Amino acid sequence: MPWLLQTTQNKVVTQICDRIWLAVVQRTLRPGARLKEEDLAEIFGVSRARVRQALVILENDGLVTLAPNRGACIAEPDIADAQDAFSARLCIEQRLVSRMCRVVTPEQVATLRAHIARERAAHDSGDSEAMIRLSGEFHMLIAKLAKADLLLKILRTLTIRTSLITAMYQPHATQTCGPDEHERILDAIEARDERRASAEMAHHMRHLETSLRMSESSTPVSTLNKALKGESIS
Amino acid sequence: MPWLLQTTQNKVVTQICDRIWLAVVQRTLRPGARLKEEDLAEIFGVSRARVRQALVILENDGLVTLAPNRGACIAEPDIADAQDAFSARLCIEQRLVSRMCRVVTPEQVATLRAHIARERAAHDSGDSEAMIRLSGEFHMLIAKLAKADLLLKILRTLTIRTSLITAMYQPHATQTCGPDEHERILDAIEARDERRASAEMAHHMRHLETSLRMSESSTPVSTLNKALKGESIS
DNA sequence: GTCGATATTATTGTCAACAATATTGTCCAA
DNA sequence: TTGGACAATATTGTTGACAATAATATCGAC
Repeated sequence: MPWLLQTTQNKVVTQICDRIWLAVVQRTLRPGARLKEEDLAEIFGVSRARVRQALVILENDGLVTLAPNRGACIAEPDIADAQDAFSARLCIEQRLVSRMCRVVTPEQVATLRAHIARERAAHDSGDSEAMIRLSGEFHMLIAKLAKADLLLKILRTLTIRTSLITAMYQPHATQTCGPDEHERILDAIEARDERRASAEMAHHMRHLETSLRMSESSTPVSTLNKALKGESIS
Repeated sequence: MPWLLQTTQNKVVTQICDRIWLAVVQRTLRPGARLKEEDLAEIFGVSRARVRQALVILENDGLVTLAPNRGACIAEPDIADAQDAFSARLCIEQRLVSRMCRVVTPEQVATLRAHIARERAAHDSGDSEAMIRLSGEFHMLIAKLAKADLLLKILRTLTIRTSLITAMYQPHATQTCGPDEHERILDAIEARDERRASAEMAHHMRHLETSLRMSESSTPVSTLNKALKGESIS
């Protein structure tokens, strides 16, 4: 039951967004895949208008691209987009952990530790979908506990972007960074050491980003325009 | 011709968003004002469906609140919201000016100076609407020139929020901070001095925020729930 | 056989009517 | 007179049909 995509919108629309996002994370929906409104409407048992609303929201979040009169596709962020997304996330998250260092309570630390335990369980059992999802939720949980609503809202969309990127550029999802780095961030927060927390977060983001770039060449050729660009038939 | 609200959506919808935002900035639409779909549809000469799309976008941007079955109102950010918004903006904008220091060209400096000149003209002629608008556009122009698309997108929605807050909490719009601070930021950028640019930006944001808090008591009592809270009739 | 124009199909964009819900006003009883 | 229940109204939410547009297929000319 992912609570990642909670907009202020209608509940049904939110669920549609969630389902689509989930499908992307678990690689059922590949980047570049077309999303026909009527199909989605039938699948979810709703009217096309609802689907359309969901697509508008998802476009705003960067998960789908929406071309006029041409419909919706799962977005295909390139390496530059990935860098932008991680850069923006770092910017937001450093501020968040700094704030968290100042306001954190023991109960909140416990909550976060429990979350990391769940991450570890998913990691050990090799559930890549849960790993990506829980990893994103850890960061948003910090924002939530820091009571930074606006930053949470921003972080939510950024996390959707990076989730897509992760699902796209980590071929086998084997090497998702484990919960260790999260633990180190949390340790710094618990020690109320802003500098260290900020540094650990920077390290974490850099790790995520570079681990992607390394596998850039081995990105699954899911999309035609990317895969077949410049291919000339002899 | 405000280009503030350029979503990837339909052009007509974008225009509707723009007009509503403009009306808020020039205080024609007060916070808390109800936005009846049918009225808007008639005013703009479009169907209700279009209006609805615009409202969804504006809600996402924090300019209107959208309650189920109860319609849309111009949002009423409180002081905490204002702090959040300025805090988030500072976070983003410090990163932006730092980046700008590294990549700026003389032509870009000239572009920014020209913009400041326009701000000064508006300031001198006392055009408060143009001042609020141009002031916001200065910051986004930096993002645009820095080629930071994602940060620009985020900054856009944050600027909409702070514009609303400014229009709401500066009673007579007399004391909007002039273009001087923008000029100092630009000077630092031109000198490629990241530290100073970042500090000037922080100063700028703090100035904006405190100038609002000072006039908090004199905020126009536009909304009932805020104005009449705890008032018991004898 | 290939290229270009045209016809066909499929898909999205738009709209207006209808249903569901909340708000307001009215009436009656205590 | 006041309070609550009920009816009337106003407004939003939803749907399905229709129009506009882009993608595809067909056909003819070279």
